[in-house]
Amino acid sequence: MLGDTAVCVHPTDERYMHLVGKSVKIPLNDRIIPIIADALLADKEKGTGAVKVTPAHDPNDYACYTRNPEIGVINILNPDGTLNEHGGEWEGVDRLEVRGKVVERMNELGHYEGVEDRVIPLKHSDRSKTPVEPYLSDQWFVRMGDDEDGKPGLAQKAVDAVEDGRVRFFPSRYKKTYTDWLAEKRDWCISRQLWWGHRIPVWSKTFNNSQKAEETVKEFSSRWDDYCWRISESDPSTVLMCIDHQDEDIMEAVEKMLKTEGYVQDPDVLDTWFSSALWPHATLGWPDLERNPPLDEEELAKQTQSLSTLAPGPSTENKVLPYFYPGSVLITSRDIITLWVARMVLTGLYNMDDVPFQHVHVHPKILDGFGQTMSKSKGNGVDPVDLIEKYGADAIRFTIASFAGETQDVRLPISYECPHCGEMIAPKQYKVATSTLVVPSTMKGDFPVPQGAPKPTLVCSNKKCKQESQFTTPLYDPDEGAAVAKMVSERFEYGRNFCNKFWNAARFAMMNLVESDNGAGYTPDEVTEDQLQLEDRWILSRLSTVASEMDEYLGRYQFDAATRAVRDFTWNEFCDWYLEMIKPRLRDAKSRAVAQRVLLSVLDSLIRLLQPFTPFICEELWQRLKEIAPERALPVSSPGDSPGAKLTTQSVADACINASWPTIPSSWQDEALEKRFARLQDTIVAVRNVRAIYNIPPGTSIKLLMRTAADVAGDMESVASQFENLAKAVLEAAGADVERPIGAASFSLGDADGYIPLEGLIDTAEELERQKKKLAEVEKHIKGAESKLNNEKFVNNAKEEVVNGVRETLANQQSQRERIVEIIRDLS
RNA sequence: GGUCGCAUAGUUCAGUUGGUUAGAACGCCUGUUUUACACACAGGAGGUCUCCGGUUCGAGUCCGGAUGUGACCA
Repeated sequence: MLGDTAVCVHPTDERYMHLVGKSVKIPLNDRIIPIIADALLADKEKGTGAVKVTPAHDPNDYACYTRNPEIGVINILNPDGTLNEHGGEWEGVDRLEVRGKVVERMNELGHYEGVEDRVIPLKHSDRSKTPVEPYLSDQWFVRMGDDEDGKPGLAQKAVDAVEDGRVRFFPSRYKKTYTDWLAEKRDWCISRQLWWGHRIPVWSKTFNNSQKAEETVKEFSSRWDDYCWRISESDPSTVLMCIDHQDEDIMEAVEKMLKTEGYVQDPDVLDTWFSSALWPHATLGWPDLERNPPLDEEELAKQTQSLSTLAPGPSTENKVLPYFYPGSVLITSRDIITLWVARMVLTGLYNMDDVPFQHVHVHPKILDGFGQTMSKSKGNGVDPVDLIEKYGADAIRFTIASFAGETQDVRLPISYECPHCGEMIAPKQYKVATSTLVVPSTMKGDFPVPQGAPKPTLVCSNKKCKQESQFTTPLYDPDEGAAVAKMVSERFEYGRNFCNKFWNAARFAMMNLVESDNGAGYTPDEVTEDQLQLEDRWILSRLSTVASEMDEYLGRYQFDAATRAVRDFTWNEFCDWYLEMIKPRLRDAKSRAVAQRVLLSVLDSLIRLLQPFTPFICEELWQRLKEIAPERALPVSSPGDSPGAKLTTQSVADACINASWPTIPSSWQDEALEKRFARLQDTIVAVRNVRAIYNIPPGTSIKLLMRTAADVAGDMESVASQFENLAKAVLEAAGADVERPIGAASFSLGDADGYIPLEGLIDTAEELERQKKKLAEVEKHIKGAESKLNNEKFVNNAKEEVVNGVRETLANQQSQRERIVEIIRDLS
């Protein structure tokens, strides 16, 4: 009320329209203020419909003042929250106290009608939790708008850099966040009233009159023409001076001079984002363009190797800056696209006349299991060090990379780990006062903890344990020496299991690369096409496909897809099929050498592909393999060098981290071969399925007959040993005229039928049931395909290849149906 | 209030320009100490893709709306 400068009503409010233009008196200090009409501020429905206007201490009222500048502004607060001279008798008293006093005084004066409770949005300081008092103050701004002559200003230039593709966002939708915000071109307030930060390099002195100030500017501008001297816009008798010099001695001398002349440095520091915006070039020595950035001796020695092209040692030119600026990619979180990314671009354009980076990759944010941002104050975060101890650094990195897709956020449900038995205890949300915390679901005790009372504990839910422990929470520090339940997330088992799998696969490979009872150690030699077995050609085809997929995904920053591709290949193809299939060859002296060479070649590529995600394991394996095979058969880097050879002998880098990224020839990809291989896999799975259904012990060998066309039969026969190896089934016969034996289990694939004689073991009723189920499935699909093909519109409108695809499927399904029907007839 | 997301199996997530039977991991069920790996292997169950409407021969996918949920900005 003490700072009010008007009373505002709605311009269409009939109750008050006649009062607009008149004045009222503030009873507290007898100040006269006008009654004004403002449609944006006043709301006829709320309260009396008339609202007091306090421009200095309310953003909405300030906006009203800018529309009605004649009402003026009165700032009634001191920086410490007490009232200033406009507070009258309450000058120097804290605002909180004055609020009560004002009500009392109004009552005394007979103007008190009552107090009404009302919920209002009130911002609080994040640090002190005190309500924020809006307050008018002088601040430093950087102008974002265009120049007066219409040339693009800082904001527009930064928008242009993204619009014309000099800077690209991944995922691209974040471009909008950036350009929308910059397009507002709001001036950037860069001053902060804090202790920590770059101090604003502006000095000032207030003279007795403006003439003296002007003379000073003239005189000093010619004497110190490196620096910027100005008359303050808000006070014509104040001189401002901006100091900046990269030479510390000169800086010191200038500061000394300023102090003797009576100049004072601005007490504010720069906005943290202003300082951060300098990062891409300031870290590379800017603004010193004469010398490379300072490095300590040891560091310099290391750097000179990789930076040898940059003329190490003393130089008269900063060569590091042009070498590293602009950078290639900035990886960041979406909540600082405006604060940091935009500021880096516009600052880089201003200082360096170039963008700071070409790509901006915005990664998802990790939320807890309840969908909340992880934060210390909620107590729902995980400590990476705890995770690394529990799961391993590579496992964490691999798992995190597998989260990093194009979505906005990912959930990471956390649990508490009982320090006594390792049991995982689920969390729950828990309300304390106004905040929601995360605590163990089995928490014993309550918050807040009364003085001297025991701290709440986690009670282990494992019936064999039931012990109590303290837990990580923002509400108390654990007692010294107390058992503390760590917060972990079982989702990291994904990465841990994979790392373990990969490690064991490599271990298996190494066991078979050295001399052992199984045969000789690794010998490097080239591998030619005709030495390759079906499984070799298959794994090399798959490797080539996966490597090219990885290139594509990494180029788009789709780390989740990249980890999935390499994991699936490693686990489901390399381990589950390839390693199993070559085991017999590794035991056979005649075929061992070639199998070793192909195996190591694939493993070598795999280690390189996995290096970005599991660097520690990869380096360890690399070093061990280098002992076994410093030279090895690897994909021919430039075809034509060694015609006929698929793999040639090459030496490898000292360390995995220095090894080149694998380039697998795309000509290795063989779709037809992969299809043939898939049929073999399907057959083996079908045989295993029969074994599982009839509970045939793993040691028992079974017979297999395949009825199929001659070419497929030939394929089957050529890999007959693998049926034995992978399904313990002996291929008795394969061909078009194979008959289904009596008392056999059957399975039907797209273009082949399999029969497994199980005399005595077979349960006819159960087998019939199984076949009928399968028939129903096939018929469902046939029906679907038929209804499509009977639909004229589909046949006429759909792409030809789609229609043909459906026809092909239908034909396959129909022939499969026939065969199942046959089997059912035999069984019945 | 404005803008940008998300909603698919019990859970956490894939699903590229609309087009064969919607996939994975974990969990669950059955079996296996098979000499790399039980943090494993083999097999299996589990989804009317949040709801309503539209476009289309055809929608998890495109459009509109609703509901829930998240972020940024005001």
